[in-house]
Amino acid sequence: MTVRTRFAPSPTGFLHIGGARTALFSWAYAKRNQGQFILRIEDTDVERSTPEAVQAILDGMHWLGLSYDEGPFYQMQRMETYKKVLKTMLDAGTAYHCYSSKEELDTLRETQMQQGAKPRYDGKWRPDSGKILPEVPQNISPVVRFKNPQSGLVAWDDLVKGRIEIANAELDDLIIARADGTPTYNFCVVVDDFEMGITQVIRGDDHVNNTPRQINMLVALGATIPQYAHLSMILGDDGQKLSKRHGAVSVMQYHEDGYLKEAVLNYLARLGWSHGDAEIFNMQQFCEWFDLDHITPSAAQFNTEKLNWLNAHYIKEANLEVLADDISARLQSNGLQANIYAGHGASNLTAVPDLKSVLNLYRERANNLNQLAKDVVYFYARPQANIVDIEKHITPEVKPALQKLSQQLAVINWSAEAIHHEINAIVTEFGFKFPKVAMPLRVMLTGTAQSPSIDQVMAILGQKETLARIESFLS
RNA sequence: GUCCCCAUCGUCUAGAGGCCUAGGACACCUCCCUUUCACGGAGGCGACCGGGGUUCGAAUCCCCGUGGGGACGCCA
Repeated sequence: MTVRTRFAPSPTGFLHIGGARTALFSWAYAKRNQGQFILRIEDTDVERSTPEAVQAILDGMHWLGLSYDEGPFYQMQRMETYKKVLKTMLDAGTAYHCYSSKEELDTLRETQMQQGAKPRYDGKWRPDSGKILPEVPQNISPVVRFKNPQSGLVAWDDLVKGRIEIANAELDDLIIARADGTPTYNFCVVVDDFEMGITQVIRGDDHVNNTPRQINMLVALGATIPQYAHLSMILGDDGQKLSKRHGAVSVMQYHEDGYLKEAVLNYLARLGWSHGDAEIFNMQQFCEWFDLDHITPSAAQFNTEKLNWLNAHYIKEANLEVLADDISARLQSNGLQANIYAGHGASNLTAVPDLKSVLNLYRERANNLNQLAKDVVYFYARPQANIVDIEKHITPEVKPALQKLSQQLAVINWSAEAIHHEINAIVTEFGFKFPKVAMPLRVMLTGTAQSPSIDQVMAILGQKETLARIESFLS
């Protein structure tokens, strides 16, 4: 049987890190088994579902490259199907109408809670054989409830948590269609997973408690039961639960915050899953390795430091062309693009080194794309305002050496080696240590005291621009 | 409250009864490299929640505690 997995988010917000991992695992499992991955939007909660959220989810998946083979299917567009199944169940007696009002149910729940009991439906309208039902009230549209078995055990072998058993006595008759006729979550999931031929349901473990109900319904429909894999949750960096008001952010936020998707993907893959000692691997490798046997059943805490480490790795590995495009976009959206060309007064546009070679030099030290973009801006524009401790570096003592160096640099063949040689000559001549000359150069040329090797910086900056920048400080 | 789930370094994890003196990675510390900051390299610190069993032998299996989490909606 071909493997068919699905990701079924409800469009009530963006795609957060937990959802992204669930999607990633479902996707990888399908890929690993040459199966299909299906995207299904669970939008039956009309109140909270929004088209913006749908788009946000689609955007997130697109950024991460989690492509689906079928879908997106929208549950709101499948009403006819649900109604049909609903009618079948009503006719078969596996579902029934319930006229209890919300208020009635609320008080019932309250009383039960107070008595320390598990809140549950009391079965008032459940049509058991030999039971006389209350008279049907007028002007009340009923909800539909599933007639859950009252005895026995529901059990399944969870692919990550192992065998789970729950007594039917713990379950009550859940509402599968609202008073207005729209079906509810647990029912739609069952119908869809069945009709879409889902073979493995990979989802968050907040659904463990829904599983026995869903299995019962599947059984009532004569469906084959899929396998279930319940993933534990992802905790925030501080070990706290992620929620809207605490730490939960869109995966797209990681893009904005300067992370490469490769880093996010690799990080997420290792969060709750492992393959021996493997830490760094691409998605192709992941899809070959991925299995459900090596998923941790316990919750995992998000660790930004490790994400940063992976990000640094992938920035170094990135295709230069792609990296340059990304950085360009960041500069543009931050209004920094202009700075590159504004440059220093003496700059000449055609002499400006191309972004790729600058990035190639600077990316070695970066673990974040936004930071890298900033470094690049400094390199090109060298904003005077940001130069720190200028007097500390360009002391009266070194100034003559710098002047002499400037003259020498003007007449050499421009290369990192030649520049390095020239600096060494000056250093020796004046009896300085290398940093004594290198540091002021660094500050003059890049505006900061931290930069790649100064000779390499000069080499790509170009002779003309280098000399111009030095001159502007010495005159 | 009831039911369900979980428990190895600070964090992510390896671990399927002897391969464990518990391995790797991030972080941290030290040293090396060095032209600053990084990168890189070499070391170091650091964990089986507690108690009972089972067994010749338990991180691993069982039970009981403890701690954490989840679920109990006409939300998904």
